[in-house]
Amino acid sequence: MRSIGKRIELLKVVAHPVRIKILEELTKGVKCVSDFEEFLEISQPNVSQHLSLLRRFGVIDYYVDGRLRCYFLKDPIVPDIIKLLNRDYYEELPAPACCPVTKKGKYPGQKRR
Amino acid sequence: MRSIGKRIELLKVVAHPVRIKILEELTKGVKCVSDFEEFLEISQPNVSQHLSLLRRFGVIDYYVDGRLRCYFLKDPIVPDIIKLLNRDYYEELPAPACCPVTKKGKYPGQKRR
DNA sequence: TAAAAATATAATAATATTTGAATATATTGT
DNA sequence: ACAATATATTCAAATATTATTATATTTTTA
Repeated sequence: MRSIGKRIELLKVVAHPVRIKILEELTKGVKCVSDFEEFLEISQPNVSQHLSLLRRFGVIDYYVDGRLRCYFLKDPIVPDIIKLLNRDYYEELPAPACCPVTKKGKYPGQKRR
Repeated sequence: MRSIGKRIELLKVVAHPVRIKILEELTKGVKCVSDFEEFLEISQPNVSQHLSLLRRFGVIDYYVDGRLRCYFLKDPIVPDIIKLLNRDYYEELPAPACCPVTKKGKYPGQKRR
């Protein structure tokens, strides 16, 4: 069971536009590096770097097939993060329950200008 | 409705140990800056900096009570992110379904050494 | 066995994030 | 009006992240 610190690190590693695209693609199935090169519009070394970062954090793993590397998802939190990212939220959170809530002050005072 | 880019930015802003602590605290109720100072072990200006970053991204907001600022959660994705972070995962994802899945290669080959 | 293909690694440069220190602002109480 | 309190802002230094370029490694194929 991962520490809270590790979980936050993981979240940070995942929170990058290219890496999210990679992971979304991997939720659909196995992909090799050149598959990614096609639809991400970045250089091959950059793809490799993102993949290797994700691997270093245990997010993904791969099988070797000749000169190909077939990457796949490993960390079970990933599909949940992706679902969360695609969920739509229409309303702000409701204002907190009223009056002296903080230790020193009372809520609500004036709305910030 | 937020673009996917904005959602990822949001995730990145949230993925920081101090800011997660702030947000976890705010899920329990309204807090003012000096409340945070007590249990985060960082300087007052640094608390303010994190709060102001979170505010800039619309994650939190505040009411003014005299010289206090009573902060509260605003973005509805936050409680879901926190739940996700605290969820326990015991198993790795199952290996993907077998054989020719990538465009060019076959999966699985040899497991990486 | 040499060339080509697929991918990785290393070094660097550009940029962004984080913190700390000093200072500023606003509000209350005297 | 002045001092004290609560908080914010600004600037700079330290550090981390990202992308680019060049090069290396591994495997297959000719």
